[in-house]
Amino acid sequence: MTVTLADVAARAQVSPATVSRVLNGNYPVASSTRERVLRAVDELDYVLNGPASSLAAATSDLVGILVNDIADPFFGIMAAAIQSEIGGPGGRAGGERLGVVCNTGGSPERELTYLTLLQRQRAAAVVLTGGAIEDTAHAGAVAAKLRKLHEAGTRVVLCGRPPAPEAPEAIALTFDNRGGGRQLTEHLIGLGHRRLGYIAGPEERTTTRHRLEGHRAALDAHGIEDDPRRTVHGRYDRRSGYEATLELLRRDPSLTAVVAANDTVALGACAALRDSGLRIPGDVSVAGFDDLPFSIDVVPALTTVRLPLTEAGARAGRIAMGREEPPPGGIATVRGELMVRGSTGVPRT
Amino acid sequence: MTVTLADVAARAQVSPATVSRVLNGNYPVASSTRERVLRAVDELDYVLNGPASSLAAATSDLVGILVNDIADPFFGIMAAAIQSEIGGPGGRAGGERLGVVCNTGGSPERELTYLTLLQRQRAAAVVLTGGAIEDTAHAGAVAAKLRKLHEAGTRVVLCGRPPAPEAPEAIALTFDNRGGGRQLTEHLIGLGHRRLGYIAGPEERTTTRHRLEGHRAALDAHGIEDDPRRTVHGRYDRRSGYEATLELLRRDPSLTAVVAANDTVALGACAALRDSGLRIPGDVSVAGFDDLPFSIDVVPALTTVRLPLTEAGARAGRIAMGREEPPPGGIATVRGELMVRGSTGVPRT
DNA sequence: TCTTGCATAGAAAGCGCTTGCTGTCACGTT
DNA sequence: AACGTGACAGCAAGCGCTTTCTATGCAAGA
Repeated sequence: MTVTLADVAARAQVSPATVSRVLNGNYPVASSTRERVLRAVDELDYVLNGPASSLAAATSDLVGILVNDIADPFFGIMAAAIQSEIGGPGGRAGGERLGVVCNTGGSPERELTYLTLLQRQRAAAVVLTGGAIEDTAHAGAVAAKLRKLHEAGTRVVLCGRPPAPEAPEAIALTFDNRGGGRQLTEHLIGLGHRRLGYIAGPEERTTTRHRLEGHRAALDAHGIEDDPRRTVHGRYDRRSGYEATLELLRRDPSLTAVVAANDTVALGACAALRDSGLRIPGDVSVAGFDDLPFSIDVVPALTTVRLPLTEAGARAGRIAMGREEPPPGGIATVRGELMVRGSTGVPRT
Repeated sequence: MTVTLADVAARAQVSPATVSRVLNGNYPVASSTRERVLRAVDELDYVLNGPASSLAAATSDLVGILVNDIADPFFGIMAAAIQSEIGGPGGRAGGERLGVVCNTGGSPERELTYLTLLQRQRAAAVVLTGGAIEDTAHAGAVAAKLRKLHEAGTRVVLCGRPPAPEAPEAIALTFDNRGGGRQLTEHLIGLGHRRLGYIAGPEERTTTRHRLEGHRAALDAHGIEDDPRRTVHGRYDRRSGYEATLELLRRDPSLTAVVAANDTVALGACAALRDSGLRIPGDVSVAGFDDLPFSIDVVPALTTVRLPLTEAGARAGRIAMGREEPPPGGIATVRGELMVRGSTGVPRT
């Protein structure tokens, strides 16, 4: 059988209550007693029963981190930052929480199921990362869940995700995707580009929509007509960028620039351009978004919008742990920074 | 207050026992009763109390996935694959498990603490990914924990990690890092290279050691002296690859090839070479390891050893869930495949 | 008609911990 | 000398579920 609190108590010649208090350190215990208890814990190699503890205390040390795609560094980096602040092992004393990363794969159902699972576990906090899905029914369902979680005492934080009007309790750290998208396109327009292709992410995603809106706002501000044929939607992966670029090129071979939904997509775009015999940026400029670590290393280095993923994640983690004040109004906008590098240049003449 | 089983029972006019049985579906319940119960569950918006359930049933639906660095796609890809098989939401019926990814950051203490945390939660299974740390004391401590976990009924699987002799219960899916490393270096030797630099990962890591051993075996097999000055150790990141390459170049400017510990490091190596005015592969060939998604997109595309991360992860996940037979002897070796691409060529004359 | 047996439902005993409340003892106060 | 007053420690009542064991009802077999 496994060792229980009672066993430790017996060995240390104290009551179970005292052992519990030593372990939780939330009640005065004479140091001699404490020592005796700790020795017994050690000798018996006792490990607290988490479920029992959670049940009795009506709290748990689980913190859920929902990501759309754990294999994507965009989420990996944020998750790492969040987890580092969750404390978990190595964190500051006491708050030993288990930061658990849940991979929704971008599926609404999985997102909901994970939320239920976390609710079931009475999670201490939940952090949702990345763009939300723009489906009224689903958004409503998620908002309802978030509200329930909040009511049950779970702290809810959105990181890199727009605020949910129906769940105002959720603290939101939102990326300024619109502003970033606009900056990027204005940079290209400033270089002289007039025929820009845009590879958008999956439809029905807030991130996709906002970045695209920024792009269009820039075009509009400069009196450039937004030909819908110059926009293609796809997934947030390299393959999709490759195919979308070929498609854009087919539709309009005179393009001088391609703006991608993110860096990974931009990578695919670069590959497609090269395979089509076009030089970057000599023939076509390429821009990405996010500034993932590899973006500076590709050749030519990618012009992109740097999002402070680590900083935002860390902040979200701290807020989730109640170690930092939420922003006023529960909403903060995190801006990106335009990184001009080698993949963009003046258009060919 | 939150809704409890008893509330549902009252509403459905049955006993709590019956509700529990309906929910778990492990006992015959008349279909009319079942329906009544399910309706009540729905109407009350009841969510099972996980801790209570785990306590009573002495089992939990948590599955731990330990990774060294969640921000590194190497681990992200494996974690995604494992989680997809854990079932979690979207998985096959019934087994709704919570696959939790724990980021150790490569720290031995955190690894141990996470294992304790998972033990505390009475995890259903634990999957450890990536290379182990070669410290006798730590390895022993981990092995002891794994044995304890196993005794407590937790399934233990190692994925991309060498078997632990002290914890033979743990199923191991090991990458053939040695063989891959050897293949890679033999490829370069075959091209005519004789002065190869090697950027190894952190010391005291099995992955590092095995890849390096493969490299040396290849050198040895071809009668090439292994000058220790041609090997530099560093972290598994781009920066480290950049610096190590400059160091290698300083030590021996006549190098014609650089073999990196992994693709990310290789990326940094490429950058350093370019910044030093050297062409790839014209002046210096570069090879990586892992074949991460971006490796085919960098210019020139990286010669590397492809590791079937997704397949291995999926298999580990299935084994952890008891849905696939463990390999005979509890150990399986997963081979890599040499991918020859543009970053390697004949040495300059 | 009286068992037997099966299918189903309920009663109740925990699972291992936390915590409010109740002592107990040793001091410092009046 | 009687009496607060802290500082500790223990009792015992749950926390919300699972599961064993025990009814109960009813159809079928003897």
